[in-house]
Amino acid sequence: CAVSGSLIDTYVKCRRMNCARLLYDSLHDQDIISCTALIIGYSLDRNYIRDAMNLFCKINQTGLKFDNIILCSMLNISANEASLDLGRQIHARAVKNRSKHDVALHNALVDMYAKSGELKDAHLAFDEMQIKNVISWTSLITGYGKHGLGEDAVTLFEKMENNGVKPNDVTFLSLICACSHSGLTSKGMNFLDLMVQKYAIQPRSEHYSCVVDLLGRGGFINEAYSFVKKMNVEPN
RNA sequence: GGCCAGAC
Repeated sequence: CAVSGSLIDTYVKCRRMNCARLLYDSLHDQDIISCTALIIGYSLDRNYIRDAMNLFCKINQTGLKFDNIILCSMLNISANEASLDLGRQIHARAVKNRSKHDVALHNALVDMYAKSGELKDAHLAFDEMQIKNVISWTSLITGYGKHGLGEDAVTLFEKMENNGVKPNDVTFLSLICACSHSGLTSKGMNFLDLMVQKYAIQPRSEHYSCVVDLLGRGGFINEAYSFVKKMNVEPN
């Protein structure tokens, strides 16, 4: 019922996976919601990925219908494990669910393909989306950055702005990291500026780390050093 | 009562 479901969710959020599972196993109505909460909990810890898979297979055998949220959580597991085969299987299920308008699910698809290095498929999933949000754009930018395609990340970011979508702190973090990995030092610095000046986003320590990385990799060690000294957050 | 993006 809803009470045990939310109790499972509470255990999961406190990372008490054993308690969560014990409670789940004791339920007679193991519904899709408590199952999803468990799977999400498992997915947060690499040591529990097998448990997530096993639970998913078990549910699959009972013939219980998968909804978009559980598919979404399985896509995240596929993405983080770079398990493309599983990802494609989940994708097929999602298509069967007629979930064209589910933004979160499609974002998870874009993310899964992007993290797996299947940037063509990621872009395809992205283009197919009827409604996109800042997460859709950021996921793809991150994917390009992660695979050393900084120029593509920058191009996509510009397209994002031209489409009137407002980037956020995560978008800039991904973008600056993308520049860092592709040696686009001055572009990266310009983006930091753009973030602060145009979008009034205050850099967090993650942004600073990224910028130090950007300068360091670009060979600007002294600049990196003076940058650290000027930062208005605690260095870490 | 359960879902999506952040480098090293």
